[in-house]
Amino acid sequence: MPRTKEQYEQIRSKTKNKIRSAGLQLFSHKGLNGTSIQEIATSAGISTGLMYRHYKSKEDLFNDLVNTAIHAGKALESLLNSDDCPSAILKQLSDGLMHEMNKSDESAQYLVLITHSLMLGDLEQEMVESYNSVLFDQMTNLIRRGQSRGDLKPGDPYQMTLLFFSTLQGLAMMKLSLIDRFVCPSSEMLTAYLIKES
Amino acid sequence: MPRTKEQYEQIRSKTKNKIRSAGLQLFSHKGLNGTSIQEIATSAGISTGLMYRHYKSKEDLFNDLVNTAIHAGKALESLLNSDDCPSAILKQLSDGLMHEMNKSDESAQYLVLITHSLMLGDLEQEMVESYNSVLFDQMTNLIRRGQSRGDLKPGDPYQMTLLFFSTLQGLAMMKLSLIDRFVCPSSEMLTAYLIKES
Amino acid sequence: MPRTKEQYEQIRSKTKNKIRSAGLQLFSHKGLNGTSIQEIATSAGISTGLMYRHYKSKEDLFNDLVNTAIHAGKALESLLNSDDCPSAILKQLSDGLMHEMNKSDESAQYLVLITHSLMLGDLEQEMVESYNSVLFDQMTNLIRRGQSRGDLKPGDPYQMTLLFFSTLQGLAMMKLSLIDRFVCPSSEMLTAYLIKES
Amino acid sequence: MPRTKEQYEQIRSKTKNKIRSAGLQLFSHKGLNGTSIQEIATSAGISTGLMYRHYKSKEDLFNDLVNTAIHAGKALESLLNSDDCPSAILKQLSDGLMHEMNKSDESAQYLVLITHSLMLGDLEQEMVESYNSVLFDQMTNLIRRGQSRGDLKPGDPYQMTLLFFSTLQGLAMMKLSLIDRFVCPSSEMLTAYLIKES
DNA sequence: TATGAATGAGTTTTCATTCAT
DNA sequence: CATGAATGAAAACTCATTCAT
Repeated sequence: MPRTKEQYEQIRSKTKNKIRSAGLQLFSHKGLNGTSIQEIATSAGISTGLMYRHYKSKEDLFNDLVNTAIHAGKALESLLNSDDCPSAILKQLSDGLMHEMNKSDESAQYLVLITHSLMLGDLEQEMVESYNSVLFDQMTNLIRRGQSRGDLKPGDPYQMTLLFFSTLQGLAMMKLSLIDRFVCPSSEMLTAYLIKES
Repeated sequence: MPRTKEQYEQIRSKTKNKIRSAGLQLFSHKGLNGTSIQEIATSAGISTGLMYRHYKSKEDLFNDLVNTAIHAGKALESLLNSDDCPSAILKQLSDGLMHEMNKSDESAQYLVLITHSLMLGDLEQEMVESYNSVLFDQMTNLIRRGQSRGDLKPGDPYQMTLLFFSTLQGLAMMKLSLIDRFVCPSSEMLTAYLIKES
Repeated sequence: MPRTKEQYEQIRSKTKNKIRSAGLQLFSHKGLNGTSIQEIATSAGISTGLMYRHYKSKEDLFNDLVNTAIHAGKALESLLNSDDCPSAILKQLSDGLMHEMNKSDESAQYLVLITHSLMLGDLEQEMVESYNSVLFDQMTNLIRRGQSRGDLKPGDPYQMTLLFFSTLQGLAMMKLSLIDRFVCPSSEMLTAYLIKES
Repeated sequence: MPRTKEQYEQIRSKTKNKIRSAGLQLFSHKGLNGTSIQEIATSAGISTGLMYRHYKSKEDLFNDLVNTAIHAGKALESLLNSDDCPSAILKQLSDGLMHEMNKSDESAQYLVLITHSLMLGDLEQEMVESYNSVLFDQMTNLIRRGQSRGDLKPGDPYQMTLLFFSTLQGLAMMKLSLIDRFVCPSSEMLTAYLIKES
């Protein structure tokens, strides 16, 4: 009695998730080159051969994960582009991010993955463009808008954007390396240089 | 007629510096595993064999560089432990760090190297201890002192310490990956959540 | 559909035997350092990479073979420790050994392997202890017992033991280096200094 | 004030002896491939470069030492070819050899060197011919002569020759590997299968 | 779908040899 | 004569990928 299409699909999907999970965990800590297919397969509880039925290469898996990270980042766009008061948006943003960060390692792992990808420099330059140009521009614009409204503190908006994302990346790495010695800062600390105190 | 001991020492030292320089540059960008000995040797303008007359393995070079980074970090200790007013110390610290960061890539590279080492997790756990326990403790104590003097803003001192070092690491990585699109934040932004505005 | 555990086990075992065979042959002639992994792999009809799925290093294979040799040597213990008449035991022993020696190269190769290992000196000192202390002691005791029974010729028993094993090692090497110009001595010659003529 | 020719000659000779000594010691234990030029130089207390002013390659040194060993072996020829009574010659031979063996490690080292050379198989086949054909033949003839005189025990003369040289090689190796746990057998034991007891 | 044996190209590492001083 | 830095080719070892089952 052969399985139905759906059953196969479900098995595939389950396996793929295990691979992605293992890959995310390992890549975020040890990078693309520091992680072997064998490690990923073992960690995912499958054979190396099976890996190649889901991804045509190690880099393919890596890129898939980086893309997921990028897409998650893009989810922030709608928030950044909303017409609400900038300080409220930023508050909501940092609240949300710190909440994510507290919840599980996953968000931090994705963030660190982006870092790895950026530092490698060569491959997938499109993502860098997406990530930077789009997200950075939107954030910079938001800050500029907030400043002209008198909502936000003065200072170079691009500098502020850079500081914000740098801090985020830095926190993600700290979380992964310090493990349980890590504590998330309050979102107020995170935005102290941005939002005026009331 | 052989050269004198001093001449040999000088030759060795010159070569070693070229290796360290190339290693720092490459490791900080591509990590331990992403960098090949061949790349380092080529970048240093020497043969691969010569590498091994200075370091017994690739990891040995990596660890040497990480140790240098740690020791540089320890140079901050005297500043953190001075009896001056905490807010002044922190101001001086962030001024100094941002100045370093602006001057050249080297500081950022060393910082990122530490990150790589921390993320790898396994080797050289002593450094983690040095780096964390000592530096973090001193910073935390400084903040605590500043708060009780009414000098600094309220908030969990350990959280603040973590945020500070996270930001630093994050900025270093951004600097290396964004290259000339990177701009350093002002030291006021860096310490906005710490130092009371006057 | 993957193979069964047993099928895999059989494949592994077959390959391992080919490696061991090639290793024994080459190591016994050219020593640990004189033999390259490439040679072993070629001689075994496999790729170099496959070697490392069975042994984690060249030395690992070498030690495995030496251990086999040692264990084979230990098989003599029961004979040496039997309560039979010492002269009969020694006769049986040298008959057996010369027969082994005549049959194939393998015994000689294992013996020479032990020599190589002993001469290297450093690694696997336990074997030396096993091999020497245990086997030598038992042989010495046997000779002592035979002498007090008036069964064997007089002379320092330890000296006799050493001579016996030295001769064995020497014959093994001669067999391997002279190839078909080698002829085994009769077991009477081998024990002439031990067993009284009747 | 430049040195005289003789002084230079003396220095050269002294250095060469140190090299030969170190080489003999190391090669006999670890073989040609197991010994590095660096080790030899260090052990001889000189630089690697100086090695090459005396020998054009590592093999050159090895062969030089093997040749010395061969020539020393040839010194036995006159003894083997003398017209004396074969049993007396053999007695004198084994007495002499055991005395050499007791005196220092050098003889044993040269003997083991020959073994290494023989086992390598390829290079310097001439020596094998010299060593075997000549020495073995002479020994075999001597034994044959002794047997026909009724001087020596019966048995295949070639077998006896082989046993004699095998034992010698084996003892040399034992001496080098057992170090101070080694004791030389009496020359009577060594020739028990050859010489009739009186 | 799933397995792990097998490959081979690439990486790390070693070391005999050269050479400027 | 003497040194040890430097090279480069060869050896040891790793690992992404393929493939028969």
